[in-house]
Amino acid sequence: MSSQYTFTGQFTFSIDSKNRINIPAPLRKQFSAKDKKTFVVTRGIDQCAWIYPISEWNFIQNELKQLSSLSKTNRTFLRNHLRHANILKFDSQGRFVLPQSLIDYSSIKKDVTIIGVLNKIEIWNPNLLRKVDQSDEIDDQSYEELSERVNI
Amino acid sequence: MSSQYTFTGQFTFSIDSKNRINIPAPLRKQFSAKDKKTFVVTRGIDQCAWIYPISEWNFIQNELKQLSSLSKTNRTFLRNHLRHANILKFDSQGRFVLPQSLIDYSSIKKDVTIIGVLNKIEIWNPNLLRKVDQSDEIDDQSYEELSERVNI
DNA sequence: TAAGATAAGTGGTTAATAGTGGGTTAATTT
DNA sequence: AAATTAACCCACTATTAACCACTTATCTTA
Repeated sequence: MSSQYTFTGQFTFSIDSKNRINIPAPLRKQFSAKDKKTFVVTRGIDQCAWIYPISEWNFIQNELKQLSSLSKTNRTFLRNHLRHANILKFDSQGRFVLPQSLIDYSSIKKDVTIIGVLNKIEIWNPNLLRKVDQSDEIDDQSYEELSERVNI
Repeated sequence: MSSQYTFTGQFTFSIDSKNRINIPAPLRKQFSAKDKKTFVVTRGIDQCAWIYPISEWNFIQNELKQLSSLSKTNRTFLRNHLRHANILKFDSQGRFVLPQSLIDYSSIKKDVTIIGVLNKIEIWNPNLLRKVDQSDEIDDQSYEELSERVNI
């Protein structure tokens, strides 16, 4: 089963004095009725925050439920992936408060760059994103490998 | 059948002079009516305390019943997991008293970090959690193995 | 193309709730 | 019977979430 969400685009907004961030309208409008403005913010694998609509997150959770806590690797993995996940809603203005721990993790100051990446939304410090953008260039070899799996 | 509970998030609270700990509201609110504020606290496999809503615990007990006591490993495992289990309720403020034996086991002093891990809640000494966090990094090999079982 | 209307982004205030502390009474234990 | 523990109740404070308001941008229509 593949996701119903196809977030795309890039937006530069600001975080206010109460740590609120606005979800850009084009992204917000995609939220389905059943997800009721509910989503999960968590740590990205890179130094940013990830937002999943709740139905997307539920899919991920079901996968995680397969893992037994008797295995040490599983315990560590589950703990570290779940404890940074916050279930939130955006308010009537379309904003949400980004938890302090995630502000710290992604080094967010005043401006934030919000980008749509298919089934998730990423929140970045603009400077960091620029830096990663330059250092993480994809080499030709990797493009070759990708080409065998994705046809675009 | 998989669990109805999907605890997530991390909270730092304190234990008071009467050894009471508050269950964070976002987690507490998930407790279903039929579980009536009842849960089991027991030893975690790591150096922390685990909390299961009572219905969840009942499910685990059924799993444990599958294990034959003819095996020495099983006997030891069962003994150590069952004898430290306390059935408790939280009070009208949403708190419960953590048994002294578990306070000792998890080296809890004043502050506690409470984290949601799907079907259970973990209570940690913040310093210990930080230490475990650093030492229990998951190596690439383990990630590879996980990737074959979980698709996220 | 100009003007009005609608939506989007931002800021602040108020009211509700969550976390914490402590005291009183009931129950249990020794 | 005394002492310890557990259940229950009340209260204070700080944080959070709901609400209201304003400005800027975008879209629509004359």
